[in-house]
Amino acid sequence: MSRSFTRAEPDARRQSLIEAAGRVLAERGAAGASVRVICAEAGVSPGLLRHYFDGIDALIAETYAWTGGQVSEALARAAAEAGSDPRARLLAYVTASFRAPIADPQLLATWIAFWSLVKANPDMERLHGEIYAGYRGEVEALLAECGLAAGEVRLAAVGITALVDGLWLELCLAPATFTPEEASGIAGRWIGTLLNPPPEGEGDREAVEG
Amino acid sequence: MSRSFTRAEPDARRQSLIEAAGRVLAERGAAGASVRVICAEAGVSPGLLRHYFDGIDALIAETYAWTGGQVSEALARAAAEAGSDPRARLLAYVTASFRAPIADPQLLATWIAFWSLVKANPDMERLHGEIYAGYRGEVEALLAECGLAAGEVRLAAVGITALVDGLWLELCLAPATFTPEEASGIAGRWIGTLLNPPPEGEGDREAVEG
DNA sequence: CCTGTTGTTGTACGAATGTATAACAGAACT
DNA sequence: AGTTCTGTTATACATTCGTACAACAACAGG
Repeated sequence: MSRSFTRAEPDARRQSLIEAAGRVLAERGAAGASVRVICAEAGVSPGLLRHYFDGIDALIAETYAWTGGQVSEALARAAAEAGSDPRARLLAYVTASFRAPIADPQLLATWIAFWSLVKANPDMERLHGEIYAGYRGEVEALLAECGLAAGEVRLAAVGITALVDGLWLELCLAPATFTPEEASGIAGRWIGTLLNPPPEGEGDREAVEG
Repeated sequence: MSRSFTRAEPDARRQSLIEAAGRVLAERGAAGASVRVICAEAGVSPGLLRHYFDGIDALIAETYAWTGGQVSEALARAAAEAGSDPRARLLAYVTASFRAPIADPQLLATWIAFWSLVKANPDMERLHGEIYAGYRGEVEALLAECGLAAGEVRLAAVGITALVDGLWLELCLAPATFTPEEASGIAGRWIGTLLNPPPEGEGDREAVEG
């Protein structure tokens, strides 16, 4: 039993544990993310987890925050690379969800693991609210750049994030159902609809209220 | 320790275990759905589970099938009650997801628990594919009734199910974000868009292909 | 009433879980 | 070189997990 080891910079060790937790969640889901497995993935003894975190729940929560930040950065980067045209920026931001690294069955597995803990852990619930509010707020800002009337921005952002979430979900769960290009086309059409004035007093108005 | 008990009809006992599993999944999530908890919920000894099922995984899978059937029936009922107008039937089918008993945080919790097992269990993966294909097939049939061109039915159904899924997800996770009526309005507008001929060669065409 | 079948129970077992803790080893400082 | 601090390891503990199994009790048929 060799008890040799190398000491690491505290922040680096913390981060390596977070990223190890992310890999384990992606590959084995929430059920397989135990203290021992995560620490083995990080190449570290099980006891060390409690030295850096209050417990495994706290580590999972920090992993959620970190993963959410990674996703947020990737989307923001896509919008930034799209140039200055507001509509192109919005479309780039949205369709980035249908390409790597966002459209990834392992990322969905990780996300599902987070969702499954939201109800059980108040910290996770608060975190989830923050992450999602940030995501929707970004879409609202892009919609405002496109010149959408202020009164319509909120609901339009709700509609866009919902459609993108649904497409992303299906794209990860059953990739054979449709292609990322088809998803982008659908999202583009939806955005085009929302940026035009909504129909008023038309024949299908009553259906909307049913 | 009274060892008295009452013997039940085999099918009824099976069903009571399935429904107990459903309640436990809804209230405690996947992590809390253990053999002992489920059997206690069913008012039965832990050993009985293996008498009716190959193991807890098999019970969870059957619970998935049963819950999926319940949802499917509720949606079909909503469409049937909407009368004979094709568009009204489609809207009723879709907006039923935003009202009880579909829009229910506990149902989402159950569904998340199923999702979290899809990757781990091949039976669950197959089951999930079947359930979801049935759901989308229903939307395709309703779209065809509305007179949508056959070549556009598939993608339109993808878009509708994705938007509904996303709205349903947010409605369950964070009910304060928007109301069921707003969700119905968004879905109605999206359906109105999809039932009209798609834009061709417009200014925003290039964005769809980005 | 008695007897066979089997649905049902209670308990036991090995494995895995999260956490606690004493002993050890690496690094920095003198 | 010696000393101190603490990051790190290895192990132990109580609990919970899914499952296995022998004993029991309810019901049916004689």
